[in-house]
Amino acid sequence: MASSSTHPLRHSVRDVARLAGVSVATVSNVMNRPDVVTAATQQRVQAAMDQLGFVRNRAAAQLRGSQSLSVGVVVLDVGNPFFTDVARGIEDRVAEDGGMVSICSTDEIMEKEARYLRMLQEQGARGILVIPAAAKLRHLEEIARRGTPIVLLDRASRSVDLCAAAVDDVRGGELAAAHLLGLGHRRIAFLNGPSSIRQCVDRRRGAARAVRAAGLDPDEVLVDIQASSPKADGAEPAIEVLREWPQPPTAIMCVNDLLATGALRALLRRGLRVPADMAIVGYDDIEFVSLISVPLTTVRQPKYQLGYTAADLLLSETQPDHRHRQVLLQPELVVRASTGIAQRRSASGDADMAGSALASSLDGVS
Amino acid sequence: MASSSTHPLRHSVRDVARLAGVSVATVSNVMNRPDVVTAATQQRVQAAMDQLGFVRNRAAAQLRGSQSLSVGVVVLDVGNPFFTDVARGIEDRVAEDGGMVSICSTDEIMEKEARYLRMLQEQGARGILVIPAAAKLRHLEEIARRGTPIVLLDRASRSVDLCAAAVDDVRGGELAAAHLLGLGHRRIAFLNGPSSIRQCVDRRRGAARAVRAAGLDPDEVLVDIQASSPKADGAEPAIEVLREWPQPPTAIMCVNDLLATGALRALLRRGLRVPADMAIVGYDDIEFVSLISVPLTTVRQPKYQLGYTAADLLLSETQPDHRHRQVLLQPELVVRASTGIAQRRSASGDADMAGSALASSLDGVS
DNA sequence: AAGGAGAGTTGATACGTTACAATCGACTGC
DNA sequence: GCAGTCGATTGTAACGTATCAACTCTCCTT
Repeated sequence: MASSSTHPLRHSVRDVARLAGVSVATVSNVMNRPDVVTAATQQRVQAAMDQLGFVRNRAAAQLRGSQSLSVGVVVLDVGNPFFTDVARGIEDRVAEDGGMVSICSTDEIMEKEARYLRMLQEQGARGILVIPAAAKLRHLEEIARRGTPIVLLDRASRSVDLCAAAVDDVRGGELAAAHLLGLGHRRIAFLNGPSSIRQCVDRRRGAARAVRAAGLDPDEVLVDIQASSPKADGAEPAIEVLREWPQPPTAIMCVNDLLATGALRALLRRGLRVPADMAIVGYDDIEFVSLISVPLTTVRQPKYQLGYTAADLLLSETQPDHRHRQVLLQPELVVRASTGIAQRRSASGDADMAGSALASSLDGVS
Repeated sequence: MASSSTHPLRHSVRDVARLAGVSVATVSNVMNRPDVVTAATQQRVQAAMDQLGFVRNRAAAQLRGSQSLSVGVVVLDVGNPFFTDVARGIEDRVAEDGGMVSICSTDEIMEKEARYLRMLQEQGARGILVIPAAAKLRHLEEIARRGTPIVLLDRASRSVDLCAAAVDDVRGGELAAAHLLGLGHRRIAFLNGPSSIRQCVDRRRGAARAVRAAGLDPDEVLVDIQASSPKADGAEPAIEVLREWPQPPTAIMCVNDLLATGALRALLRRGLRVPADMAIVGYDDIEFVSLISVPLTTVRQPKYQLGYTAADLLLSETQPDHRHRQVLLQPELVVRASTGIAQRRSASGDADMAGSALASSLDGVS
């Protein structure tokens, strides 16, 4: 009675039709257009399905013309907590439309990206959400032209005609810097990562913008220091460098939370108080920064919402009147202990005091 | 020239065949059995494919009998860092076989689980890795019988004939407790979560086993305290309870790291020193516990390996001589500052001193 | 009472691919 | 030179479903 050979116990619509005493067309109608079928036949067919344990073959359905259920998500690494939250947002939106999500970690390897993109196309995916590994986006446009909608994740682009959803990193940098400026800081170290990463560049740019908005000169207020790695221990050497400065900063703005954590540890180890001697701002609001000894002020990204919005854009691609859109989501400043409560400092007064505290403590350690 | 109506610019093997001047069978052979095709024709066909931008239709291929590319992963919540690492292990193993992973978060809602399981079956998934939401596993066995292999994740079960990969939580609890016992602790609080969760029960059981192995009585050494929630702030009330005890513990063993973090904070806030006055052991080794003020001793689970192994089991299901296996992976103790270095304590000497330190500090706070 | 409308149902076809059996040459061994 | 062999290629029949035009009834209209 079973039809397929690969799945020994799997029945087809034909089996159901025979058992219910109807045609296969009616069985199909029960599944796809129940409104045209009498309630009575509907029940009869449903009963037959249940009795046989019928599961419909999506491959066949899809071949005949309907859409696939799945949406591809091509990212750097699902293991990364940032993408994880984004992925969850995507999944929830896609589930609303009865779909599911295929996860693809590229590890920033072009061949893996290419391989996954191809598989998703072959599979007839409903669409692909992608954080591109490279700057080039031509191949993505090509894929979209070929019928598989593409939405850029966390990467807006004016040069490309695709939908995109991203978080405004310039704005995030601006928020963080404005906060520090508001607290009176006039000399701020910017602990940055590799300038090949867009986020690093944008956040730095935002900080400069905030400084200018305060009527100050970025070149005087912001001093750049480079992390040796984007992880926590990448901050250590950078902090060490501070001692060489004649006019040390009173605050450190870090391009991500891990670096901020490392900076915090490095400072505490040198006997400095945070935020009294040095304020710290992070970026990302990863879960635990509220739990560490000095809870971190940081910039929170609407990660879940980013995913949800991106998926929403993707699912709207099918609509006939669709026009590509680029959505920019806004980050949010989360103030915690590492920057202390607002207090005015004169540009050269308290700030210098804090500076000398650093200098002496660094001397003491070395 | 294009054949499909859904994808306007999509060509079929027929188009490729025509352009290359061969039959469709040859085109198919080039893709699936290149060894039977001349190098010359192979090139010609490949050129035609490239020129047309041909992408093969997996739905059709699958319908004709071949396997789907994707493996389903049905878990509680992809957002959870534990699953995230597991997922990555799965993805890597599946990718080795040229597949990809479909992610499904059930949020422990039975209907969502059922819906996803059905979709995966319909889609003809290569198999499903699942952390079951409920105790009942009959429906999973049924699915496996119907031809979609199932592997239980982080949940062994003797009553069910399925493959399974899990981490030995009993052993993990034993490791942690044995470590504390080895340091001389003779009164250990076990900060537990809801007993409806298998992990909580198993870890507690492992602790008891370690105590017995040391020739002691679990009822005297272990004292159970219940967290009000499985998150960090769930520890606070539990710590508060300690003050009421005539004979306070010298160590706290927590069922997960978040609770341990909360416990640490609660203790520090009361002026206690960790580990001098009270040792703490966590469980999970989530990323940041090495970064907090007192780095946490904890039990690390081989998460990635769990995923990798489970996927490996799944992919081996297809082999004709397959027999279901239940793999139990071993956790690992990671010793950090929160338990200090080994030091002998007499059962009633130093331990009591630590105990009284707690008692007085608790008096001072309240 | 004849005709028509409309609601349910159905037979047949196409979707794109695969793999089997069949075909076609060319070449080997005798 | 001929039967036999082997390698390369091809025609074709599925796979399970969705859709459309066609068909059958029933019931209403005139």
